[in-house]
Amino acid sequence: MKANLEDIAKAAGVSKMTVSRVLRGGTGFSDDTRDRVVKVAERLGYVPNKLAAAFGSYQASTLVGMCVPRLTSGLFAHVLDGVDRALSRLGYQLMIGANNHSTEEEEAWVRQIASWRPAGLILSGRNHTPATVDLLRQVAAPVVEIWELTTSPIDMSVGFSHYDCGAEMGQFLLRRGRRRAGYVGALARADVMGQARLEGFKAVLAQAGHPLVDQEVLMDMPGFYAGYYGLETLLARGSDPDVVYFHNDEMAVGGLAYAQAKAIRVPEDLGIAGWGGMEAASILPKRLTTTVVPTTAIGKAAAEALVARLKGEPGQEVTVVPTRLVPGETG
Amino acid sequence: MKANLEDIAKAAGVSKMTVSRVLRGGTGFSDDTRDRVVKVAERLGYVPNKLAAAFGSYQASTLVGMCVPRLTSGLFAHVLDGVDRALSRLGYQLMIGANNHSTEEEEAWVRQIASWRPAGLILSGRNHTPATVDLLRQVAAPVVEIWELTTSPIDMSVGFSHYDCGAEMGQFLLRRGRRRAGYVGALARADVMGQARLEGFKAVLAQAGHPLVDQEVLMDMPGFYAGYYGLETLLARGSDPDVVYFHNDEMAVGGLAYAQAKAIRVPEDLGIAGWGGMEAASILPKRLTTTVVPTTAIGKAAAEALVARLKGEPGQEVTVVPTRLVPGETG
DNA sequence: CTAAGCTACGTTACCGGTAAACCTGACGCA
DNA sequence: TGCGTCAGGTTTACCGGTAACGTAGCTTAG
Repeated sequence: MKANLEDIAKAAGVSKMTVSRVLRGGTGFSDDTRDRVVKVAERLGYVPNKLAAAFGSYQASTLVGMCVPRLTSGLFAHVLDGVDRALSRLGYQLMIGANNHSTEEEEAWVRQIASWRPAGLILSGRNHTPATVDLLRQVAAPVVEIWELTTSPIDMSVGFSHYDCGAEMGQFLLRRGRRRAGYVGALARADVMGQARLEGFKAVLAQAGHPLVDQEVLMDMPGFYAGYYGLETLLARGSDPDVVYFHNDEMAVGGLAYAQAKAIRVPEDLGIAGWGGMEAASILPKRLTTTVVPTTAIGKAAAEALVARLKGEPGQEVTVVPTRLVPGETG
Repeated sequence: MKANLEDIAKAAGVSKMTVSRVLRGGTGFSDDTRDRVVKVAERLGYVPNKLAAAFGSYQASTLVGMCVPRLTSGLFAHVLDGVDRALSRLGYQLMIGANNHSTEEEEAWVRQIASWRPAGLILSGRNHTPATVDLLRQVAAPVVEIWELTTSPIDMSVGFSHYDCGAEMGQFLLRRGRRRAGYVGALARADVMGQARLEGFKAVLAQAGHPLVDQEVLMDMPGFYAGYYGLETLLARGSDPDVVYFHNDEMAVGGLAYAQAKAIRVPEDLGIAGWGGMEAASILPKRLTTTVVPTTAIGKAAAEALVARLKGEPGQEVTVVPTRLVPGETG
């Protein structure tokens, strides 16, 4: 890089500090000086050095870190997009990472990102290792926990209740006359949030006197094939469900494919419900019964809460974003 | 942050420089000294300051910037994932951005990222504004252009030829006996690469004496609905194609849905071909005829080319990753 | 026996910003 | 006339690392 503040200062006949103030849009200089400085900066092709700025003064960092479970998740891609749009518009940069649903990997990521002294952090989920919490305290930057709602966040939280999602779907399926519900999930050990949906679902069913008849949780990625084979396994056991709630839409679509392959009529013989609102599910001939999650809105809200805090405004501690149960034609 | 190198140095009874050398795994200290320093660093909960390191010495940056067209693209999510896995394993951090298929937005992003003095950059596509190229020269960091192959990259390139993808699909459809091919695309102005596929497709058809009978390019996002309505528009014009090549899989699936709605038999009455290898297309009853792009491999190759260059190894200038035409049952 | 070389450090000088304190002349005002 | 105030600056002192170079003490080749 050729030019720095010093070079501009010399060429404009002022001090480095004045250049700094002008370029950051501060006060304490005449219009004449500003014009001169700006012109020289442009002429020299000045590229600011955020490294130096952030290093010299911790207030000056515009770096935000965000960690998601998987970068290939369609849902989180939209959250990421919401965050990125909001942040880049406000002049912040986004450093990302993936934790593969592991709090240990999250800790490793936080350790890395902490060494960049970020202005703020966005984490997915509310489960963290003690060491992570400790690191976050040391970083002393605003933290937003997204996706799963916490009533007692480390700092701030934006999300919804997975338990309520499951409960709401349970109520809906009961209203539609379903009495023998089953569940097919995946990756139970790692994905705490899917577990929470199952809990809510089960609780409502039990309370209504029609408890879950069977569940199949595969130790596998929650995708199309897990849904396909999960439903196959469930039905093979003879528990004879009249509706199956899936971990997510991708698995539900896999279940639908299995039903079609075996000439099981949906929704007459078997109801199928998913979760998440996968875009691609729109390609199905029948609209999937599911819960739509406002992914982009979550990202936007998280970014805005973070920036509000950075600007010294109080900032919402807990933001609840509403999910929406979409009835569809499969449930 | 409480502890810095100085604190560790004092507590261990050595100089700051020795601590720096120990923690970076260098040489020039005894085993005894190393053990003492490492122990003290751990006890004090030392968190390194990459900001200071990168600022003090430009060789020390482990920051890589990556710009994709859209963060919500399933294909690029996998590229991103491939890059992130490869980089984080090697101790690098990833800063991301989206350019919305606009070279101007890309320029704005490069300008932002340049101020962080990144160790390397990954850009999508080979079209850049002159100012972008200028900035890249100033940053003087390795640059990898991915996705669309360039024979004359700014620095390095990893990708495949969109023109060849289109040409290969053209040849395939001709072999299957198609003689009246149409094309449905979207966002022609912004998406140069889709355009390249169309060119390759057209060239092969024309050469075989069965030129493209009609094309419909919507000024819209290339998604399910664009495919649906695009095919409707095309067919309404009466050009009577026996196969339609779509901009990508999502649009092809939309086209399939239209065909199904209008009781057009696929592939008997009309062939349908897509591009990109969308995961979700696996939920279709018939496998889509398409070209699968090795997204994760592209990301991995790009990251590895970058790191090789950073380590002083020569690094592949141009890496061609092979795409794979998947016949399917719709073409 | 001595010069050269090696090991294991220590010293110094930056990198390019920003905060905070300080300066200075012009002006208003009692 | 003297003093406070304000605009419009300048000066100084860091931030926490790393590169380059210096050096004491020991080893070893010639």
